[in-house]
Amino acid sequence: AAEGSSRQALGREAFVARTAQFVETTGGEILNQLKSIGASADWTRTANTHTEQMSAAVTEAFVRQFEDGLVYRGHRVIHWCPRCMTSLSDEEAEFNDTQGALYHIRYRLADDPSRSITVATTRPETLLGDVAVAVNPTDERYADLLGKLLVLPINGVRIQVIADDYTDAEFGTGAVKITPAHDPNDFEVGMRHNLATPVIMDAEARMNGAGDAIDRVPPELRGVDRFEARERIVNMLRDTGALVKVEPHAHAVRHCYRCDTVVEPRLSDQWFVKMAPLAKPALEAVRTGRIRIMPERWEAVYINWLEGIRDWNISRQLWWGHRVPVYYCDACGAAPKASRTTLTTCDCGAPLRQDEDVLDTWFSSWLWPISTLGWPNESSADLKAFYPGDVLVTAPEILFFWVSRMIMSGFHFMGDAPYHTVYLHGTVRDMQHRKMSKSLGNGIDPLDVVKLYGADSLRWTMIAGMGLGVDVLLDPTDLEKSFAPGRNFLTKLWNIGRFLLTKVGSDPVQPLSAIAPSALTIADRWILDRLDAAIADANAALGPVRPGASGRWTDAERTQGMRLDAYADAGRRFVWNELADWYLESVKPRLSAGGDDADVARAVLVHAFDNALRLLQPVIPFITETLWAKLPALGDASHRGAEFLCTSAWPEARPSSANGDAFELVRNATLAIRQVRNEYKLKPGKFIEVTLVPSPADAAAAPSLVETIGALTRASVSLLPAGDAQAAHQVLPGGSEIVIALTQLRDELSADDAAKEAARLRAEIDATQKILDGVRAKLANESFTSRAKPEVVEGARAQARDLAQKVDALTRKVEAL
RNA sequence: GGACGCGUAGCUCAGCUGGUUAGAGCGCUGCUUUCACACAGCAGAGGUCCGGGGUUCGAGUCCCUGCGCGUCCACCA
Repeated sequence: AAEGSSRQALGREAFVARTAQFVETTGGEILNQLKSIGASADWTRTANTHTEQMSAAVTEAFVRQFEDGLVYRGHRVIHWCPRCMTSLSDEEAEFNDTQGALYHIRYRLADDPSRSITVATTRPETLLGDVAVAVNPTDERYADLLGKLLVLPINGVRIQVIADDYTDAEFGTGAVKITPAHDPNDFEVGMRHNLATPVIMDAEARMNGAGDAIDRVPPELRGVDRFEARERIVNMLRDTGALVKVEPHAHAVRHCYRCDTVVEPRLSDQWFVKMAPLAKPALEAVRTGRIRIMPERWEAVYINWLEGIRDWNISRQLWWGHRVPVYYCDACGAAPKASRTTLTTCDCGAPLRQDEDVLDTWFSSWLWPISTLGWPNESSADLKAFYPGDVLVTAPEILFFWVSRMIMSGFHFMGDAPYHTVYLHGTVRDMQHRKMSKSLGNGIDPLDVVKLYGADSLRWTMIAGMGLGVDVLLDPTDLEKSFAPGRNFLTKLWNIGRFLLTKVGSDPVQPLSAIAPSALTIADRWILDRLDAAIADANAALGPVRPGASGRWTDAERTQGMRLDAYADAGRRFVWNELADWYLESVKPRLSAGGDDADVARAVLVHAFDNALRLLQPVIPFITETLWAKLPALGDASHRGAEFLCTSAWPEARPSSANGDAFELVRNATLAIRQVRNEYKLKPGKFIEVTLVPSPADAAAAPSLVETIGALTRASVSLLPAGDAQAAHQVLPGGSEIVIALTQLRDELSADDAAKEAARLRAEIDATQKILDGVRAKLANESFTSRAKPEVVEGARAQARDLAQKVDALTRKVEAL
């Protein structure tokens, strides 16, 4: 249309050629986008449904089902788009809630104009095609009118009053006008009562009778568009007094999913697929766990749809698509023939004519999992190797169009499901939760994002923000807001890499396995523990990848995993909050000191970073691969085990984890000292003396940790067995205490500040005491101590101890002030 | 009309089978350009977990109900 042309102007052949050209160009763009964002596929195996091989598969499927009686020709009322000039399947005709009107129209009796029946309709223009008025058989109001003739207003056609269960006595007037050619339900009623099917609209939905029915359309209305006709007919009814009333009426109206035109029900001949036999195994597959759909709630939607499934209209009055492989002989009237090869001549010698229609695009798509692997050639090596596949990742809106039909075709043609998991992801929307679209101008071109923030930032933002079945909200007017956090994380990762490069360089580093466990410090053991935890968290988030040996998901398994957000978060937490914030900072003095311990630290550092890169590679393949390549010191060749990070092994937790819990003392002490420094507004450069009073539990580890604590806090940390009343006092979660002589802090404080500080501390004591009272009350409750899990009770006890110590310490501190 | 989902910090969201003082990112406040990183670091502020009932020793988490959003399905003309 943009080129000032149309398919009719081009003609069938030229139109198909022009469309093929468009597909080629657009398809290439999509492939480029996918490659730009790092989609990792075998690009030598791209496929499209219009290649010869794929087309042969489509024809084969059609012919086979035609021969089995699953594909049949049906004469009925289908959804018709008057703009696209084609029929639509049920799924392609989408409901939109529309504010319309219910028109009450009086039809008078032919033999007694004083009597009448009033019908209610939302589409008064169709009355020209009415053949009956139906009432409910039990409706006594109309009992004496059954069989009588009514006169249609406007065209004066005589129609009968019939009884049919379809009519609901409660709705409207209890009398329904029956227009078999223009309403699917009326068509059913018409069939039951053997009624005529006059067609009063043409393919473009203009008032026009087909054949004899032309007489039903008054000359002044012929060729008038349906909506214009509605208005004019309503006026005519009003003028003649036939219009009883008009009331507002909200109802759902079907619209064409391509162009949003109001769908016109149309009587025509179409090809259908009988769905009930196909639906059966597809239903069983989900019910028995052969296939799981995630999020789980979509399983109910899927089952509901399949249980009520209706036959699939697969013919389209379009040109672009696979042509229906059916041939007709106009001469001898032989039955239509479906054929795998092009037929030209009938047995009777006359030329054969191929069906003009093409197949629904989904009729080729539903074969995708098998046709791309060589079906119908069942000895195809690809089919044997790759069918069935594992996971289908797609959007929920094509669950019916595509997903369920692929499952049906998989069972029908291959005897098995095409995949064991259907993952339905969220949709990218703008901040007003609107879908991104060209017409709204609220879209984001992924290539723009790649240019500004990098492909990994885009991937990170999508994956880390992708809760199971949750939409991702992005702001098209503020890319920074959406993509900076991802970009910042990547920068962080990059800078860790730079740090390693300066501290490790290209020197060979021993693999962790070569380090004696006894040489590992508490910090080393801690970060290795955290790494194990991150790997475990990531594995748990991703969940079981395949069903167990039975090939079916258990009820427990089918809801587990596929939490990409939790997986990404596990990686981010480890890299940023554990590796960078704590381990890396604590290890700096050791690296500068050199010697054997520096080698140990390097080995641990390299091991942790290497595993972090492996863990995150699927999310951010570009930066992780680059860092891996730049850091040859990430273990020796045998340690790496692969040429590329993307082909290296998924990280595994170490068989025996050493306990690094003691490192918590470093973290807690550091946090406490920093808090004091901030509280007393010490200059960052100011060096202070700190005393650590370790609890019995921390006593053993404390001597080896004071140096690290000092380095992290610009303090000289010494150990003391007892507290000092004249000090800023902090109680750590493990029971150890931090003491800092007030003489170091006082000169920064005015008397006024001290008073304020004391008041603040009193408030903190009160708050802490309140919590403590609550915990104590809980512990005093026998129902709690006897019924709650032991670890919960133990946790509460520990909490009470910590809180009590904290209150004590705070009290001493405030007294000192 | 039927079914389902959501409503947690200013914003976007995590919170598994009910159990420590409810978390993250962004934003906000204060301090800091310390030799990986200011796309950063450190310390903070900020929440009646939509309202109302109920179950329980204990509820953001379970049940009922109201309100507000959203999705899917549907032949009431």
